[in-house]
This record gives sequence, structure tokens and C-alpha cells, in this order.
Amino acid sequence: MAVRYAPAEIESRWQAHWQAESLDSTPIDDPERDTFYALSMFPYPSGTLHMGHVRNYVITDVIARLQRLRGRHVLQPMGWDAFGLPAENAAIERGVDPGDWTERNIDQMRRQLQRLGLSIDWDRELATCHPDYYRWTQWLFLQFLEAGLAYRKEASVNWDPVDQTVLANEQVDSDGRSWRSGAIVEKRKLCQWFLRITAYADALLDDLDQLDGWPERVRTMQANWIGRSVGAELAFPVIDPAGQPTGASITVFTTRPDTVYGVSYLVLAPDHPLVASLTADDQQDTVQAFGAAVNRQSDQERTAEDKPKRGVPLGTFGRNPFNGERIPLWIADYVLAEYGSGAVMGVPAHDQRDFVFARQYELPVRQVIVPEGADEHAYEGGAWTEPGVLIHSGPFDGLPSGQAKQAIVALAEREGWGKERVQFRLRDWLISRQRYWGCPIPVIHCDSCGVVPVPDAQLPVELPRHLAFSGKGASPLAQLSDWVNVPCPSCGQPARRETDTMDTFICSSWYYLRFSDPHNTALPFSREEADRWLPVDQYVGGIEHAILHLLYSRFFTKVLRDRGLLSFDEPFRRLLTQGMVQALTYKNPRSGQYIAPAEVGDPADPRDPINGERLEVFFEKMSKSKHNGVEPGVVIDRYGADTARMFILFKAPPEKDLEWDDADVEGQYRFLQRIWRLVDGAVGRGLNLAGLPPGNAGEPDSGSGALSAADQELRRAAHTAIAAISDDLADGHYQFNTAVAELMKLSNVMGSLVEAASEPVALEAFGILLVLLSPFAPHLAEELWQRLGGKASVHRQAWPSADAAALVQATIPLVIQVKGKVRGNLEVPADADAATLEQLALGSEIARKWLDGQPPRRVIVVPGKLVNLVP
RNA sequence: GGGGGCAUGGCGGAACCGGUAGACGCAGCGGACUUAAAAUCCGCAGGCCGCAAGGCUGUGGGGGUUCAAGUCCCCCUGCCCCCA
Repeated sequence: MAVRYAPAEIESRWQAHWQAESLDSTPIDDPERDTFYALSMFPYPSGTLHMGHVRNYVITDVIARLQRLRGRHVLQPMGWDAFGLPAENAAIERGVDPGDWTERNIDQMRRQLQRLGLSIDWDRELATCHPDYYRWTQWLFLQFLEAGLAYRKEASVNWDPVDQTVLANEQVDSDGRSWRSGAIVEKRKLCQWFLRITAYADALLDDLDQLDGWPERVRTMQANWIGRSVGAELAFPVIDPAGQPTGASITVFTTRPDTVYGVSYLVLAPDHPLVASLTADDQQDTVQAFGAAVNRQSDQERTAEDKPKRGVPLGTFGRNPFNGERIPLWIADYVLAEYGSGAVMGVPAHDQRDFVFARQYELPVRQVIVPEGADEHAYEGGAWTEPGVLIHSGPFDGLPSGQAKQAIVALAEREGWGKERVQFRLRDWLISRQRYWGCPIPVIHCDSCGVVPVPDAQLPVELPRHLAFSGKGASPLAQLSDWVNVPCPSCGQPARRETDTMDTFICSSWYYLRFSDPHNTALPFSREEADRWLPVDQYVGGIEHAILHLLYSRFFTKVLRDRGLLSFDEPFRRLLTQGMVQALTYKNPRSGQYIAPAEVGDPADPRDPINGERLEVFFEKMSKSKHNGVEPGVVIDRYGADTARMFILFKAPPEKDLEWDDADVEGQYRFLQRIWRLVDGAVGRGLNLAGLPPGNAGEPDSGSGALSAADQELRRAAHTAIAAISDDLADGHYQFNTAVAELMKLSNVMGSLVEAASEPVALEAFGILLVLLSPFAPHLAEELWQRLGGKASVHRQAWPSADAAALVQATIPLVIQVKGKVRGNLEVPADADAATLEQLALGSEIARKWLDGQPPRRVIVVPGKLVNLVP
């Protein structure tokens, strides 16, 4: 009796059953077994699952299920990146406790996630805001401290005026805005904690070469961010009005020592430590006022090549040691104290920013490099910044830039004027945050002992809960005198706790390690467990973390390796960056308003519901503000998780953007119903998988006797699907879209052939279909597997292998080309050799028609494919 | 400005190492079933010419290599991303 496909009932039933059977728990027996660690970037518990999450986790789940079928022990965990500002903002706006708010969101999101049928081991779930997790974040921080890799310094730092906290460089975008709040970042001079990531700059750059399982562009982005450049450090002596050295000198960093004869001024950052002492008396006021003005600008505004450059002279001079020239000292907005040595040599002829600056203040522009083969370069447009040949450069005239750099640095080293130096764009990682809802930095400030680490036995430094939030001023922690005032662990005198918390990117820089050993109470993880599961075999997440999270995690892994806690130094073997989920968006081009799809009327002629104006229609990333979001829960209610999964996997290759389309979702639903009816029909005819050899869907009783034409064709289709899908899902290149297409092809063939096929061959095909389907539509595959009498769970079967014998065909269509153009097909024996194929082609009707009786000049035979006749 | 990527039917996308371009799906059209509709099933479908057989043409544009180019090389145009 036919039963309708009812995903809601099937899915909840199997989810409960799998949970009861612990089907998704991580196997820990049999240490000899190959392991596979499939990891999704863990979410921030906002409380709402969106389609981007769904896509991410479904991709990872298919990979995890596939690896299980391939016989590997699989770890697929899930956790929560649970510290962060939204919780604190909820506290300020609605008076709820950030911890309570976060817990509620986690519960809600976990329930939403569980509806997707993900084979996640929930026993290993973690949240970074739980004391049994952040205890180890603190422990790791103290490891960094002990290694000299965490330090405090006063620095001009990025201040987000909206979120009221400082930010790391990576967290400020190219417009000078905060990655979170979007506010223009200000500069503030504060004493802050840093992690010395620059000590690993070379390793982080060099080891990118090992990461051949990462997308090329992510590696390029990281390399650019680290920004290694080789140049020189040159010291310019300061001279007094009489031209005598004062004993002071200014050290500049330059990547262009070959232009040193073109220096027409020196520029210091306004907050360079030498500025005050180098400023002439009559310039003091001007210089101070300028420094204050610059402080309000972002780094990006200051250094952009297309923005005007401002500066003031100090009224004092230095000397170019190479040619003895007297050169004026300036300060300017486009020089940053934090980069290089905080001072640069101004070479207007060969640096665009120097050029703009020199034009503005009428400083001399002297050309010292000419383009190869030219006498001069015209300067209307700007500086000549390419390499060339030196002129006006004393003994170095005539040398090409490359050689000149070496010769000039060599001279500087001999004379004690400077040396070669490697400079990185990468800055140390600023990790202090003046916020409450984060991991407390486990140190105590003591007047006599200085910074004292909290002793291990006192960890974790717990975050006090249920505080009052004003959202103004310092972190609420600073106002909790009971919490702040503690005795110094070293001398016992009254001391104060650090009230800053850590950047949440610290918490997420090691969570993938904790998953290997989540309940360890003696260590963040045991080396044995970490080595057993890691590096992560497949990491899946958004490209937006190309620099931030992925760079920090690589840094952590290298440090922990050097501390002897790990034996590997790259955390993620393969990385898949999935594309965005987009949906159709309606926008009034005149007003800029986004209109909800329900309000536009006829989608073929969308109009603004208020004024009837014609709307623009395009695909854009789903978001609330654009009214184009599709809620996962709604889709699951209507079609089931299996349909949602199939749609997402089929609609676009994983790394490309995906355009949501309700009609295509319907299409997937129809496909799953077709499979349902197909199997239901077989069940109705009494087919039963129990008749197959146990535990293997891929090896029927082939070879016994001659198969009918229908049997042969069906077997060929089934085994072709195995071969094609295995190929589409080979390690590291995951073409889910074509794999689903192959499933459709197989089901199409089965639809027309299973009734004509013999029972064993039909059953074999059903077994193959359901096992191949199981990673994609786990509930449907399981339900149909059981209905067909399958033993155990479909998810405990072995991935089938294609039977070469089933793929063999007696004849194949041979393409006949004449002069490269396809003129027709010839059915030929599949195993015919080249000579036979040539004869067959020459004797064919096609040859007679197109060759006018002339023998071809040339014949190209590609056995198994084609014959090309060239007259 | 520098670096990287992409461009294929009405749409999303296939095409291994250069070997039948458009798999699979969506939308569309025709037919069967139905009182009717939905659902389902069968079929058609890049464009142009043709009643048809068939022919010509076609992977952003131009050139090249090759028996053969979506695929390799050079130039151009457009779009996207990263860095400035």
C-alpha cells in the first residue's frame, strides 16, 4: 500500500532514533583506524540560525558522512563562539544578563541546528564562555606570557567609539571602520596587552606553501597581510644651525635605498618620541597642535595615496650621510609611528605620497632614477616608482636599481650609517578589550611586584555574573571593588585584577584543539588526543575569516607546537570557503529603499507599493535589512531538512555564491518524492534487501549467468553513478552539485528499468542508490533503506565501489569528424583497435558523403572516442 | 595603481589530461490521464534557414597554435574580490 512521503514525521523519528543509538558519537575504539576530523567554523550564538550557517554545516556534514561510509573514524563536533558584544548590548538595552542571554540563544540555535539532521557528536559541544573552557584560554594566555609572547605596552591604538573598546589592526577595514560596529576608528594612546605574532611572521608566511589544501586566494591574502618587505634602515644625523652634528640621529626604514640621493626632506610620525626634542622653539606650538589634529584621523585616512598629505616643519635639519646635503625635518600625517621606525626619508621623485607632499609644501623634487632606456621622466602625473637606472647618485650612477640597493646598503654598513632590514606589515596583535563579556585576562597588578600571573590553582578567573550595565565608561568589571581588589599572589600586599578582557578571537584560536579532548580537566587537551585527530582534515567556513581567525589560529598552533603541547604546526589541512547565500532583492533605485518580496505585486513587473515606481531586481546576500532572508525553519517545516540539504548542495558548487530560488527547492522536493515512489513501488512488489549479501550494497551476485539487456543497462547505470559520484567527492574537491546530478540520472534510469530488471539486479541498484544518497538526504535514505528491509542503518554501510565489469559496453558510438567538424556517429565494438576504427570510419556512409571519393590526407584516431578524417 | 579570479542557452550550472558544448535541474512548450485543475507520466527545446532530410552558426570581443580550442598562448572589454 502506497504511503506518501512525509518528511516531517520521518525526520523527527530518525533524529530521535539516531540519538538514542548514539549513531553520531565519535568512535574511540580501534586506534589503528584512519581518522577524519570534519569541522565547521563555529557560530556566534545570535539565537537565530540563518541560511549561511545551514550551507556551512550541511557541506561539512556531507563530508563527515561520506568519510564514515569510507570506513574512517570521524569527529564532527559543534560549539559556540559565545563571548562578544551582542550579549553585552542586550544587557544594556534590555537589562538581561549576558550569560543568561547567551545560554538561551545557544539552546535555541542548537534546536534549530538539530533539525538539519547533522551527524554531530553533541557530547563534545563546548561554549567559549563556560568557565571550564575559558579556564584553559586563560591557561594558554599564561603560556604566552611565560614565553615572552604576551606583553603590555603603551601604544596608539584603534579605538571604536561605538563599541567603546580597542580593536586589533585586522579588525579595522580598509575604510578605517570597525569590523563589528562600522564606526570610524579613532586613535588613542593606551597601555594594552599584545601578543607577539610578529615573532612568527616568517613562519606564518613561509608555511603558507605547505597549505596546498587551501584556496590560493586565501593564501595570497594572508601573504599580503603579513607583507614581508626587504629594505634598509638608514640613520640620518641631526645637525645644529652651524651644521655640526648634535649627536642625535633619525633612523628611517626604506624599501628603496637606491633612491637615497633623491632625499629632499625627512618625515617623522607626529607621535615619534624624538619630535619634542627636535622641534625648534618657535615651532613648538604649531607642532603640538598638528599632532593633536592628526590623532583624530584613522590610519587609512592618513596613508591613502589619493588623500591630501599634511605636515609641518620642525624648523631643524638633518644631513644625508651619502652626499652631505642639509635636509629639513618635518612631521606629517602620512607617517605612522607604529610602522617601521616611525620615520621615512622623503623622496618625492620616486614615491607617490612623498610626491604629493612635496608639491603641497614646495619641497624640491630631484630625480635619481630614470626608466631603463629613457633620459628623464615627466612628473606631471606623479612619481616614477618603478626600478630603473641611477643618476645624480655619485658613485652609483649608471647602476640598475637592484644592484644599487645592494651597493648602497653595503656602503651604509661599512660606514655605520645603516643596515639591511626585513620589515613586516603585520603588527603585534592587540588583544585587550575594555568590555565585560569576554575572557578575563588572568593577571594581577601589584605595586611592588608588577604584573603577576594568576597562579594555575586559582584558574579560572571567573567572570562575575548578574551585574548592572550602563553601557557608559569603563567596563563594569572595573567598578566591582570586591572583584578587583585582591592580594598579590606573590607578596600578599593589596593588588588589583586586570579588568580588561581578551579579544574573542583568542577564544576561537584554539577551540578546534579542545574538541579533540573536550572534558579534560587537567589540560586544555592532551597531546595524544590532539595528535590523534588533528590537524583538521577538512575545515569549512566563510571567506570573511581569510585573514583574522585563520591567521590567529595558525599563530596559536605554532606557539603551542613550540611549547611542546602539539606535534604539528598547521591546524587546518584543507580549507573550503563556501560562498554566500543570496536571494532576490527588490530595491527602489530612486529612494534606495528595499522592499519585501511579498509587497512588490507581480514579480515580473515589481513596483514600489507606496508610489508604484519600478523596482530594481537583483541577487544579494540575505539580510534582514534587505527583506530578502529565507528562514531555515520555514523551509524545513514545508519541505523537510532533506530537501533543504539537497537544494543547497545541488544549486551551486560549494565555493560559489548560491542564489536561493523557491522553484528550485520545489524541484528538489519533487526529486525526493520520485525516489520515495520508486522505492515504495519496489517494496510493494515484495523486494527485500535482506536477500543481498550482508553489509555490502555494491557487490551483487554478478557473474552468475547471462544478464538480460535491462539488467545490464541497470547495472551499468548504478555502477556509473558510483564511479562518477566517488570522483565528484574525492578528498579535497567536493562537487556536490554534480554528485546530486548523478543521483538524479541514476534514479531516472531506475524509473524506467527496475520493473524490467531481475530482482537481484534491481535490489543491487536500490542498495547503491540509497547508500549514495545517504550523505545528502540522510533521513529519507534511512527510511527507505529500512522499508526495503535493509539491515542496520544505511549510515553504517560501506561506500560501494564500482564494478569494472558492469561498466563494460559491447559497442560505443564513435564520433566521425571531417576536418575537425563532427559529421556523425558510428556504433563500433568498444575494444576495436585504431586500425579497425580507421577502416570502419573510411568505409562509413559519412566518409562517402563528405570526402568526395578522395582518400583523406590524414586520419587521426583516438580509440574509444573519435576518428578525424582530414581531406 | 598592484595582485588574484570570473565571463557558457531564458535562468542556476555541466564538460577528465585539448576530442560529440550545453549533463542535471528550474522556467517554458506540446501530449497523456482528469468533468476540470493540481499532482503524475511521456515528449520537445542554443540560435538561424528548411515541410523535412539536412545545412550554417554558436562558450564576452579580436587574433594565434593545433587534425581538433569553452579548455592552450597574445591583445581588448566588462564584472567580482583582496591590497593600496
